[in-house]
Amino acid sequence: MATGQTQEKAPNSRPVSIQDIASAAGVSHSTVSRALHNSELISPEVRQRIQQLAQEMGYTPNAVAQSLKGQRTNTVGLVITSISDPFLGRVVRGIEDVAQAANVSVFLSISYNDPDREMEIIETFQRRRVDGVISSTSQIRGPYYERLARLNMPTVMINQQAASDSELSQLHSVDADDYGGGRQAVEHLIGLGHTRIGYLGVSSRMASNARRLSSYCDALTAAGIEINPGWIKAPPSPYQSHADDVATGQALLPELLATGVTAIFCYNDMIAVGALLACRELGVVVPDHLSIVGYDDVETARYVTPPLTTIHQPKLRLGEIAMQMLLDLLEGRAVQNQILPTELVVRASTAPPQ
Amino acid sequence: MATGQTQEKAPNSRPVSIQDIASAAGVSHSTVSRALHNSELISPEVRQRIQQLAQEMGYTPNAVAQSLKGQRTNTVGLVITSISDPFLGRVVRGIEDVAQAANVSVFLSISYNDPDREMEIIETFQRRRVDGVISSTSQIRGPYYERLARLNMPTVMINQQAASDSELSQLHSVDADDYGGGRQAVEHLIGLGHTRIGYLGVSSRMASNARRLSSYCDALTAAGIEINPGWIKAPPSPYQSHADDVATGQALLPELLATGVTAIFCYNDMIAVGALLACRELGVVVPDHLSIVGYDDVETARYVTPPLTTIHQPKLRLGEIAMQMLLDLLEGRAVQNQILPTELVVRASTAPPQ
DNA sequence: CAGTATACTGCACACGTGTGCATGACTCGT
DNA sequence: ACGAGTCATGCACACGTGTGCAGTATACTG
Repeated sequence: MATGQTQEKAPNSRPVSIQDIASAAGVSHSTVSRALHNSELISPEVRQRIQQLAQEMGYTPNAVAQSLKGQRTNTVGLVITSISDPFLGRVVRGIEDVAQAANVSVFLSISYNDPDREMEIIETFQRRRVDGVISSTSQIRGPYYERLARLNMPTVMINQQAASDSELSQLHSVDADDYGGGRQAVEHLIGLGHTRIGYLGVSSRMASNARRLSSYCDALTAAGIEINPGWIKAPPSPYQSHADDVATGQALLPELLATGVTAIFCYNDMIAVGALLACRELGVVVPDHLSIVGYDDVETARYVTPPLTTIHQPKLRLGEIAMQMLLDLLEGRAVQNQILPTELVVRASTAPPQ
Repeated sequence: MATGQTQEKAPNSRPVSIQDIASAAGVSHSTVSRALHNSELISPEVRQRIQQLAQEMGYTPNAVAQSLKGQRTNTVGLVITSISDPFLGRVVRGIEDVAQAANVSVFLSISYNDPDREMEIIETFQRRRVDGVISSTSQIRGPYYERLARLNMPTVMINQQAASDSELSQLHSVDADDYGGGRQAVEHLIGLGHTRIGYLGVSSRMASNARRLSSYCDALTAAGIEINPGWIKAPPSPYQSHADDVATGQALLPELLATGVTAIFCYNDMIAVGALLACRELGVVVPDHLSIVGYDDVETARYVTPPLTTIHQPKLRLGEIAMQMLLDLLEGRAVQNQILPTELVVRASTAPPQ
């Protein structure tokens, strides 16, 4: 029946090792190891003979054994809240690109914003002896920080601005400028002539929400507009994936609208999309009756009606820099925390008030 | 200055091993190993003493060494075309859920639909001695299959229907029913009264495109409608991420519309979104002037205007089953390829012809 | 020809963990 | 008190790779 298509290997045999090659070549495994690494210590003829033999026998080095021997595993752990979050998608891509180019493999784990799960994930990474960790979970705080620092693993956090609050030397961060982005958004609305501007936020991602909210307040104050607490919404909503954000935006829009605002600054694009859906149900025309500005510049923002004015975050770049920073740390190079500028993208969801 | 916050560890010391614990406890490392595994061979007192000591010293087992010793690494490799593809996002989540529950870690790699890159990725997985591979790339064919089979690694492919074409015993697959889904879509349009129905496809994902296209043809034929080759578009477009699909749909809609069709079945939701954008530019009202049905039931489908009628694929379930299938293979259990049913989701982008 | 430098290769250990087998101590029964 | 049996522990090897050091053979120098 099965006419031996791969006669070189028995079905359940273990993969060939350098010892196997050594036996076949009549040399010691040390010689094979050196030959495969092109060591000058081995004579050119032997070297080539062994390399060819290795190829013929279908040898692939065992990275597990190499990791055990050496100090590095060339793996990093990546922990994110949700894989389907369009924001994180681009970030992960940037991380993966740089990692692949540097020959390091990435362990992916999803935390669903659950601290306990995060702890388990980190512990798993530690057991696997990853060289470093990149984290883009927003939920981690006090005790978690200590735990993370104790692990003695180089760690880079994305959009966390962690290291600035903490003296823990193992924690580094790369961020997009939440405060600056918030001001760009609100000042855009003010520039259009709006004076009654609402904020639609979340409480599940405290740090970044607080930064964007404070920029909102400062922008209003700078323009001489008094802050109305009723214009600010940030309810205790769940957050496991971005679909929850859409629901939040959709649910909260009516009461915010009832306060008489003519424009709304949303914590992110998904919340803005939820707000758009609510407007359609209520017959509120955007941007004629209400201006909406989002945050992140997710791809979906271009596809909704009307296309969303939003704050662009350099997502790909965030991921690339985070991974590069981690690589630098592994090489012992000094690194510096970075805050990347954001950019206002004006589309069709904002207009002067009527 | 730094008041020894973690006096247990010097900054660059290696993590504690069972040998360290053994020395501290005055026993051999074998005893420690057994004690930590709760072996009955070790007296209860010693067992507890060692476990407590391990805890105090901050011991975490070295999974690399365990992997080297044992036959399993408890890791799997996952290779996908694009991380930001909303379809794959849900799939990955299903995979990760099941993997986490089974204590296996997932290596993530992105291929960008590039065969060379796929080869490198697979080789890396092999070096890392992953227990198995899950692949959701559509581009792999002949030589790649052989390579994959030669690796002697259990492999599960998603939406590939690979194993049915091939006798390679290591390749298994789990799929959503492309043909059935296509018929659901087209029969829905026929049921609404459409007779001039176009197909907007892609050539970059040959296998699935072919299946959906053939179901389109069969559905028309079954309804007694003659197939017009001009109604079928599947240009050689690039595919690195779903943004390319949007561009494709947007670019192709005008010429398809010019053929006089009153309804269009799109290869996936992103192409449908592109078509919607083009309609908006042209002033074509959906669904009054034109009905559009997508495929996948991506979340964005709910957020566009009008919300998209589409074919729901059980994305999360696909991922879960794929991972479970792989776990079964690792346990030596027999597995069977699966084809999951799809579901028609009627929203607002389809209506009877005028 | 003797002595030394040079080129190449093997030995043995290390990395951290798991486990079959032998060893040692202790208990029990007669 | 002595042999048999039980219980707890250590020894030694294995997994696959990398590397310092020693050893051997050859070439070269005077």
